[in-house]
This record gives sequence, structure tokens and C-alpha cells, in this order.
Amino acid sequence: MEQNQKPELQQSWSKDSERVVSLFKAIHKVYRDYLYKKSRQYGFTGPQIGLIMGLHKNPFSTLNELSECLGLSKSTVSGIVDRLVSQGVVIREIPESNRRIVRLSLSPEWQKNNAIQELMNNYIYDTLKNASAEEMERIILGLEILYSLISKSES
Amino acid sequence: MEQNQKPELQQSWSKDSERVVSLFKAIHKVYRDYLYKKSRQYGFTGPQIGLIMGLHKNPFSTLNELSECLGLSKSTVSGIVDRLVSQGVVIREIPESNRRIVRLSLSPEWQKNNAIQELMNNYIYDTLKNASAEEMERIILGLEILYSLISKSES
DNA sequence: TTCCAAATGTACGCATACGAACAATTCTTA
DNA sequence: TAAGAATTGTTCGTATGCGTACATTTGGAA
Repeated sequence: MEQNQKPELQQSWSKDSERVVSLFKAIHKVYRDYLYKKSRQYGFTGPQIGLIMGLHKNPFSTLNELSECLGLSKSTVSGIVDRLVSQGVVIREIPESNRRIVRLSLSPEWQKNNAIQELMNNYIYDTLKNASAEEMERIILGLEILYSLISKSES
Repeated sequence: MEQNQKPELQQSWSKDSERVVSLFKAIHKVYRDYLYKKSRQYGFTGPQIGLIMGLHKNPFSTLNELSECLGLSKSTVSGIVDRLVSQGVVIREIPESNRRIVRLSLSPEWQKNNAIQELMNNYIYDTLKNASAEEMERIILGLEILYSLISKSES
């Protein structure tokens, strides 16, 4: 790839880069605020809801698995689990077969709680329910391109 | 908008939604890690670099202005400023004309520090320098559609 | 002019979020 | 089998990040 482009091109390309970053940040902020507001209705924070959903989808995960699934560090997940355990939502269990790992699960009351179902149905979809198929396609295409570009740059 | 769609459509639409969220999270993580690594080379964190860049672009901003410019709450920015002041990078000043506001600036050494220039040139652009014009266009289009959708949903 | 509202920034408590260091356990290998 | 390496979680320190409450100052209205 050529580093030194013509000034005009460099200029417009810089502006495009800035626009990408600025748009991305704006979307992230709106999404984050939205999740927090929704989660508060159930008495949780956004990350807590994410963890509950992760456990609902993959019951009896280990902390390590959950950490990778959520894209968060182990120490972060450990802290979130701490607070959910103290609230009686999540159960920590050390299996006899392997006393090194921790098996996590939702407590019985929360496994069959309808609020969780409702919440999972609304969690992601509300935001994008107004999108047409074509819009959705373009959104995904753009994100895929961006992801492939950003993943490759190892500088 | 129709809430109850045909099951098959609902299914694929749900999957698309999940894909959008999952892609977005993945990009955010890569970008965040990248920024932290880059910033560490200069002895700062990501948000600190962001604030320094903001101050470089709009010198002598107030905390309120900076807060809006960065999309962060005032209390958050106040904390970041605290740490940069104690490092001697940022200067807090209460003008006589209006003793309610705080005028922020980069300390002289940092205003003319070439590292800042270099950093600003590399900050955003490294990530996207491999993108073609067409790819860039598609990325921006996708983000714009997503942003307009997500901004409108006021539920 | 005096009182009240608005604006501005800080202090505080809580919940992420990370890496590094650590402890406990299990696996490997010599 | 016994020493060391690898895996798994927790703990700790630091830095965000937010909302609420607060103090200070400024502006406006009666």
C-alpha cells in the first residue's frame, strides 16, 4: 500500500477516516445508553444483562468460556459474576471432576423467569426492527469490510 | 412496523441483528485494544490521548465544551483532566472574567511536542490506510444507515 | 436590589475494564 | 514418579464512565 498519496486524496481520505471513527463512536454511545436504560428496567446493568444472556444461551459455561464469548477479560467477568452471585442470580460451582474450573449457571428462579425471555427478545431487536432487508444488508457489508480491515492491521 | 412477522423471516432478521451487534462489538474491541497499545507507546491511555487531541484541535476549551466534543460526561472528563494535570500535561485555569468556568490548555512543552503531531497523524489513519475508496464508501454508508436507524428508536 | 433559577465544575459511590501477580489445580515430561 | 509447565480463577491497582448530589458563580425576575 502506498503511504504517500496526493495531497488532495490524502485530505479526503483523512476526512473519511475521521467520519468513520466519529460515526462509530456516535453509534456506540447511543447503543450503550439504550442498553443501560433497557437493563435498568430489570434492575441490571448492560454488562450484567449480557452475561445473563450468555449464560442463558450456553448454560453451565466456565468463566473462561464466558469470558471469550463476551469478549471481556477474565478479571472483568469474575467481577460481574461476583455481583450477580451476591444478588442470587448466578450460581458458582466447582465440579469434583475438575476442581480448577468454575461452572456457572443461572439460579432456578431466573432460569424460568419470563422477564429474561422477554428481555432477550427485546434486547437486540428493538433497535433494528425498523431496518429493511436492503438496509440490513448494507449495514452488515460495511461492518464486515471494516472488521476485515481493522483486524488485519497488526502495526 | 409489524411486530409479528412470519417465523422464517423473524428468524433470519434476528440472525442479522445478532450479526450486526456481534460485528460491532468485535470491531470496537479491536479498535479499543489498538488505541490502548498505541497510546501506551506515549505513556498515555486511550481516553487521555483523545482528550489531548481534542485540546490540540480546540485549544482553551472549557470542560463543558470538551465534554460535549468527546461525547463523555463532565464527571468523566473532570477525572481524566485531573490525572493529566498531575502529570503536567494539561493546565487548569479559572479566568477572572467568569470564575465559574475552567479553561483548559496543553502545557507549553506539550503544545510543541512533535510526538503529539506524530501521534495525531497515526492515531486514526493507520487503521484504515489499507482501505480502497470503494470500501471506504461502503463502510461509511453502512454506518450512516445504522446510525440513522439507531438514533430514531426512542423506545 | 434581592431572591431564585440556570450554568459550570467537582466529589462521591458504584460498576465496568484491563493487565499483572498470585494461588490452586492439572497436565507433561524427563 | 517427581519436577516443571500449562490452565483456570481470583485479587489487586489503576483508569475509565456514569448519575447524583453538591458548591460556586452568574444571570434574571420580581
